[in-house]
Amino acid sequence: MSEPSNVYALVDCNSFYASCERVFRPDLAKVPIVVLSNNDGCVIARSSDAKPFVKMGEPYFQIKERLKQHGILAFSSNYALYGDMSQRVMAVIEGLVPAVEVYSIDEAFADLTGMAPPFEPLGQQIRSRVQLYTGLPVGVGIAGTRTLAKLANHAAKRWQRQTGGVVDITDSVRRDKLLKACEVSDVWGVGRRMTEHLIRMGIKTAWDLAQADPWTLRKRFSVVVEKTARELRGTPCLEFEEMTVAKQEICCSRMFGHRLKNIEPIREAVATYTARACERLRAQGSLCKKVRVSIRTGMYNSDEPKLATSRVCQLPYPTDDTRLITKVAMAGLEEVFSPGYAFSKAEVLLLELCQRGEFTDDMFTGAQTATSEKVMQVFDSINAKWGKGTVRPCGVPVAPEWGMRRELMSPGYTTRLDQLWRVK
DNA sequence: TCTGGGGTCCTAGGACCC
DNA sequence: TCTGGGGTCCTAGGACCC
Repeated sequence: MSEPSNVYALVDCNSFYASCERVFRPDLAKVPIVVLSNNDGCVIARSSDAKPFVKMGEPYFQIKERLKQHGILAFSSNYALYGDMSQRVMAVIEGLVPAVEVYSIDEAFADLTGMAPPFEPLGQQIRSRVQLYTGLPVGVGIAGTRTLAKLANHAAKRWQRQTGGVVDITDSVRRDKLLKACEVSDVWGVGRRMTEHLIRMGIKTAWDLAQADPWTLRKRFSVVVEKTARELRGTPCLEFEEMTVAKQEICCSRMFGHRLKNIEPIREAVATYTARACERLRAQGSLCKKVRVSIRTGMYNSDEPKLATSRVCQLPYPTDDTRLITKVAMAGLEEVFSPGYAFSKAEVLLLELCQRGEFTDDMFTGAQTATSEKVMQVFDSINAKWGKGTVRPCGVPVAPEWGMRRELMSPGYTTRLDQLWRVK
């Protein structure tokens, strides 16, 4: 132990989407709420007082009655609001610790290596400052590896009252106590399938997994499980990534508001999703070499014919030009579409992304022109200044007839001037 | 009528090369 | 009697995460 030991904190917002809705509706502090997926499909977030009555992922149309019975309020998801609140939370955390890795919309790892213990007061400070500045409750888990910090965070949420929302297991006695108290399925990286396998091997608790032989786990399953076990023993195996790394693929897919049988509206949808994906491609400064177009019918309705097809299309050269990628995607759609089906969803996936200068120009097929780059820059800067969709390809409708249902949407409290709070 | 969206990493197996 | 072996690259599919 001559090396300075690592210390990580995981900060995680409690019931993030539901909490965001509550921040701007203090009248709902005591009202249980759920947030629905796009298209008002199923439940993706629940306030703690709604959890006993609603499962994660339950279809909204099946539970409407139950919600009413228990006085639970439903919201459509308002990603503009959640994204904005997320940035505020991250900014607060960044102001209190040396380095932050934003892990998801509602979670961040902080690297506390080199800071002096005790860490619990820092955890409490993060908690109270996020609460004060954003109105959102968070939990903090602190430990020597990221997997252990996740588990500590899990404990902070589960025993919120006893722990005050902060759990520090940098001490090995406390760490082992927690490992013994947690089931193996509570461990980050152990999903449903792996839980089944492990239980069959007699590995039931997080402690059992920490004690298992890493080499056996590697041979039997994979290096992923091996790393998880080593992390539980306190050996860091996962890298901390403070920098946001460029995505290797970019996907835009949505269910339609209702089933589509003709190709015309599906063309609009594919054009819309392609444009969105290309914006994200340019935002990270990449080019793409292939685009995949997929369409599918509903999966659950037993009496209608099912179909899910996709086509990977090669682009003539690496590009980020919405016009070219759309053209190729449209040709792909013509190939995968067939009449006689009721399609419910389309997806556009940009593949084989590369950074500029990372590929060799082909003498015969050429490369993206400077004009093309300039056009896209102007395109993006106009939309940045005047709002999304100010300039768009002509195949992209403003208010599509096939757009998603969002009947229970809250206002854009922090992102729309016309929807700000009015204080009387 | 109505069941999300966006990713990552790993492995196995085939093709191909020397 | 005898039927190599090692390496790389690619793709599809599984598992997991939030």
